[in-house]
Order: sequence, then C-alpha cells, then structure tokens
Amino acid sequence: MTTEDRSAGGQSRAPTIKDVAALAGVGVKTVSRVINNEPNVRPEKQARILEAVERLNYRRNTSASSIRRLDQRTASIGLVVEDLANPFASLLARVVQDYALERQHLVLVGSSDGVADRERELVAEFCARRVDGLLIVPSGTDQSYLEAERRRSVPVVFVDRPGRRIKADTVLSENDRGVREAVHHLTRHGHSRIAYLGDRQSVYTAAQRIAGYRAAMEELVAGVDTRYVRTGLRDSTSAYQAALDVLAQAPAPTALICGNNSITAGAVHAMHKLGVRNRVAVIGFDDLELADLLQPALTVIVQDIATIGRRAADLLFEQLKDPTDGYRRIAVPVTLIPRGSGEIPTPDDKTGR
Amino acid sequence: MTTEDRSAGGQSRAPTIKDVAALAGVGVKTVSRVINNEPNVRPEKQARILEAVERLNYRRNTSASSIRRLDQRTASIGLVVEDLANPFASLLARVVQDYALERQHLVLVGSSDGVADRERELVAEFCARRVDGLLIVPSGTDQSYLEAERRRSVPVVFVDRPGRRIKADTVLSENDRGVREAVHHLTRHGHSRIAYLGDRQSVYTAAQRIAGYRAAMEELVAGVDTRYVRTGLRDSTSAYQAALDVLAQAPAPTALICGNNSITAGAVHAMHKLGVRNRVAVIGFDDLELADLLQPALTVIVQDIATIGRRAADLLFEQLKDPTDGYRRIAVPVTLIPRGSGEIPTPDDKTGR
DNA sequence: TTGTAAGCGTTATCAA
DNA sequence: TTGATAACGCTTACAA
Repeated sequence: MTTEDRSAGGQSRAPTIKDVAALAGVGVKTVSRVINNEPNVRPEKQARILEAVERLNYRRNTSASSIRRLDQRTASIGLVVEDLANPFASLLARVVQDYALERQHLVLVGSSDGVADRERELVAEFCARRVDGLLIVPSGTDQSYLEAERRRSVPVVFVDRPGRRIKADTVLSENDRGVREAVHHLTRHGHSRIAYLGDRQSVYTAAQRIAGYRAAMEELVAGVDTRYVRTGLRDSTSAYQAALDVLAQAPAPTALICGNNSITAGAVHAMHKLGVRNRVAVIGFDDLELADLLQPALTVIVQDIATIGRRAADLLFEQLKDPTDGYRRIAVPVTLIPRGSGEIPTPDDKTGR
Repeated sequence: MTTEDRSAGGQSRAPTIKDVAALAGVGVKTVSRVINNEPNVRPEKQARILEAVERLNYRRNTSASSIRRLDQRTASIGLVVEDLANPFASLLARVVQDYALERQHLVLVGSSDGVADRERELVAEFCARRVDGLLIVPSGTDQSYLEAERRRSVPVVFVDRPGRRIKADTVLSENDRGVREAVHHLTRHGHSRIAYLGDRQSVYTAAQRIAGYRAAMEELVAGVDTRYVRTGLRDSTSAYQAALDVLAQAPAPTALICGNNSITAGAVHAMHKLGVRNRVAVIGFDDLELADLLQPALTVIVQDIATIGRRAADLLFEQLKDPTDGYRRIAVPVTLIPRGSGEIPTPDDKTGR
C-alpha cells in the first residue's frame, strides 16, 4: 500500500529501504546488504531486491547512511579555492572533481576570495555537512583552526601554498624554479638587464617567484638592479603603469618577467603602447588563452595544474584510506613554453641577430 | 565525562547536541531551539548554551538534521555543467555559489562533458545526497528522467539551453539576437559577403546562433550564400581549416562571424596565416581573455554569464520558497563589444575608408 | 518556558 | 543466510 502511494503521482517522499524490503518481501537488513555489496545474500533474493530498487527508483539516502555509519562518511569532500572563476581554480576543481567522482565522491566547492573569514565560513559549512576531507587553497595567516577538524580525523590537504600555523600535506608548484629557468632562458638569448614585475610579497607564490628571480640574477648576472624590480602589483592596471615605468629607466631593461597572468596582460599592453613589442623580450608566469595568437606569441612558464589537482586528491584519498601521522610536501614541476616573446634577442648582443 | 573525553586530544567524534546540553545543564530540545533560532528560550540559558557551543566547537550535523526534518532539506544544491574548466561554466559556478552561500546553501558541482550518462550519474549522486534543488546545463536529448526527482519536489532549472522531453524553468542567452546584431553591425560597415563558422547544429546554442545569422542575412542582405557557411566545427583545428577554406572562395568574404570561442581562435589563426588580419572583419561569439591585446583587438558578442547564473539561482530559490506549477523561460541579453576587428570596413566600400 | 519521548532512514549487533 | 531491534544525531509532538 505504502508502496503504491509512493509510486503514485503527486507529491511524494523518496522511497526508503523499508519500501524496497516490503516490495521484495525481505527484511531491511537484507536490502542494506545488497545496496552495500555485502556478502551472504542468496542470489535469488538479491535479484528480487534489485528489481524492487529499480521499480521504485530507490536511491540510498546518504545523509541517513552517514549518521549511522561508524566512520560517519558522507562520500563528499570540500574544496576551497580563491576564485572559482579564474582558470587556475576552475581547472583544479575540474580535476579534483573527476578524481573524486571516479571514487564515488562528490565535491562541494567554495571561493574564499582570499579572505580568511570567508575561508573559515566555508570550512565550517563543509564540516556541518560532514565532508570526508578538505582540499584548501589557504588565505590569511592562520589555518590552525583546522586542528579541530583534523582531530575528528578529517584529512586536510593544502594546495598552491602551505597553510600557516599548522602542518598538513601540501602540494605546490615549483614557483622559484620556474622563474629561475626564465632568467636562465633570457640570459641564453643575451639578456642581462632583466626586469621583474610581481604581485604583493605577502602572497606566498609571489614571494617564491621573486625569490627565484633574485637567486638566478645573483647567480647568472651581476645581481639584482632594484630599478628593474616592481612588486605589489595587484592587477593589470597597476602592472601597466609599472611596466611603463620600468621601461622608461635608462638604460632600459631588454627583457621582462611577469609574475602572473594579469601582470603579463598589463605589461604586454604597455609594451604595445610604447611600440616595443618586438624589441623587448617577455616571459609570463601562467598561460593565457590566446597567448599564441599575440604578436609575438607569448613565451610562458606554465603550471601543471592537472597534476597538482591529481596529486592533492591522491594525498587526500590516501589519508582517507589509512590515516598516517607524517606530512608530505609535493613540489610539481613547471614548464617553460617558448613561443617567441621570450626568444627576442637583446639589441646589445649582435651575435643574436 | 563524555564531554571531557570529547574535548580531549586524540581521535574524537564531533560533539553532538547532547554534549552541548550536558555541558550547559539543559535538555537537548532547548539546545535545538537555540541553534535554530526558535523563540521561547530564557536569555540566560541561551547564553549558557552558546558558550557551551563555543567551548565544544559544536556544529550542527546537517545530515542528521536533514533526515528528521519534515522538508528533508540539506541546504545544498547541485550544479551540472558541461566542463567546469571552461570559462562559461566556471563563472556560472562562481556566481551560483555566491548566491547560494548568501542563503547558507552550499553547491555540489559536476562536469558532464556533454555526455548524457554522466549527467544522469551526477544527478543521481546529487539526489542520493538529497540536494534541495538542481541547476543543470543539459546534454543529450532526454531529461525526462528528472520527473522522478521533481515529483519529490526537487526543483530543476535548466541553464544555457532547455531540457528535452520535460518542462522546467530555463535561463538562456539571446543567442540568435546576438548574431543578428553582429550581422547588422557588419552591414553598417559596408559588408555583405559575410561568412559564418559554427559548431555542430545538434548543439542547441549553435543552432540558435546560426538561425540568427540566417534571419539577419535574409533581412539585410540578399540571403545566405552557402559557400560562406561552415558548420560542424568541433574545435579550433577544424575551424582553422574551415576558415582557410571559406577565405579561399571567389569572391572571398569580407567579414567572418565565429560561433564560439575555439572557432574564433582557429579563424584568427587562419587569418594570420593568410595575412588578412587587417583586411577581413571578424566578430566572435563569447569573449576571450586577451581579446583586446590582439591586433586588431577582437570585436565580440559577450554573454552576461553573471546575470544568467543569478537569474537561474533566483528561480531555484523561489521555487524552494514556494513551489508553483508554471514554468518560466528567461532570455538574457547579449552585448556586442566593438574593439576593432569588427569595424574593419569592406574593401568594396570606398566610403568606409 | 522546558524537557521527554518518538521517529527520520540508515547501519550495526546479534540471535535465530 | 536472515532479519528483528537498537542506535546514530537531530527535529517534532506533546506533556509538564
């Protein structure tokens, strides 16, 4: 009867394990066994149950399952990024989501906008829904609030930068290595007056990147000329100004390294304005959609976002399988892709012509 | 005691309403009242309870709450996009997520890759977690499977294109209008040999867009010259070929409209190859990251993705508040942004020079 | 205003 | 191999 009512039209609740049991003429526990692929069910009953499941369009209620299970698992994980609308975050989310789905897990996402309070709010909401694990691109200067969650054995993995005041698995790009390589690349094309435009130093990746620049300049050229370095650039507009400024120095730099996407956009804009697009070399950190349609096509250092996401998800699911105490830090290599703008020779170097 | 154990170090379960009640010296129902902002709690007790909540770092277990509540609400919604890694989807997700968070809801996301089975799988997983509503960019030719969910009063809103074999709220871009306007724009600059490169006609938006092209060509020019039309272009490579091909016709078209992002990239590439970048006008559907750094800068028709997301979420939450029977279809305007490539005059038209 | 008891849909226990 | 029954953490009904 109940079964009839439920399968009828009009408003109805979702069928439960009880409905399935009634229709199949078995006990609820047997249905539970079938649903969870537990052994010790006679094939004949199994078939009857599966048919009932089909007929009723039954789906296990994960919420109910979760509160009763000893491990409290919900088969979902939480992902906090800075801004889901940007290409780094969205590709990361995509990869994580695929990885999770293959393991029957779903992903809750949230954007912190780099605001610490929003990050905490998102984590709190995730935890209210009892996610099995957290993947976080951390903002602010203190992630110690996550200790409470970890004590309840919710694994945490930081992505893109390490969390502060807490130890946890972390997956990062080799930011410094990338910029180092860029400097190296430029010197091979005869450059020594290499300028650097970067974001605020308080941004972890920005600090890593400029550190790579400094190290390479010390090593390969006669050190850093501070007139050629600008930091604290938050957007393409400020980068545009900074680029104009740096290129107005005498002697002008012959090459430019840009610390991120929007800085690259601003700098290219400035070079266009000054008409030096084909004379000053440029290498940007992070790829851009149409980079190969620009003139000259843009040479970039690209992060392997897919690998970052996969490795991070790897760590999370590994911890889910068997919780351990150690913490790992994984550094994912970056790649320099020469497309033209980074191979412009220095005008000083006649051999390069 | 229990309380002590729980707040101690080592593995522990999350504190429950019982722990809070015990610590505050009240009954569980009173705690429930405070947590849910129900009236009839003496301020003094309320304070004690809030303090206990703080001390224990208590968070309501949404799963447990959900199964018991009459409305079964989980305060989360599901979003199915085609590919979260692409800019349309990621901005859409971002907007929806913000809208939801303002209302204390979280978003589960999944990418269907345009595969009908994957869409169903995602929806099934969402429903297993009893999402309160579904936002879907539908793929395939049949969304009637959603009727079952709707019968359980799970509202569904389609985004970007309508679902098939089912009626539901839908939010779309004015695709046809956009291309119409593009044709109009080009004719104002003297063009009449306007070519069109489009995706497969089976893609809803692609069909809409070419329909706009056809209608405008009938209206403003002497109809469609099929030599100038190519469809079925799945990626930038095929678009590159098609563009080369179309531009080799005699007489060659003087302007080009590209049906989407990757087609535009392929076409620009081809024009570069042929050296006609500054002679043939181009308008692309959808914006590109560096569009204004190209030479000439790219004129585009942009969708108002933020509005699409907001309106869709609007409809969903409205249905959540009071379920109605009617279905609404919302068309969101698109905008033509002139940047240069679409304003190149036709060589035929001497007045345009 | 407050608390007790029942019950949500599931899994765990354990006896049959 | 099977299923009755308790229990999960919460909300609801209802009594005090």
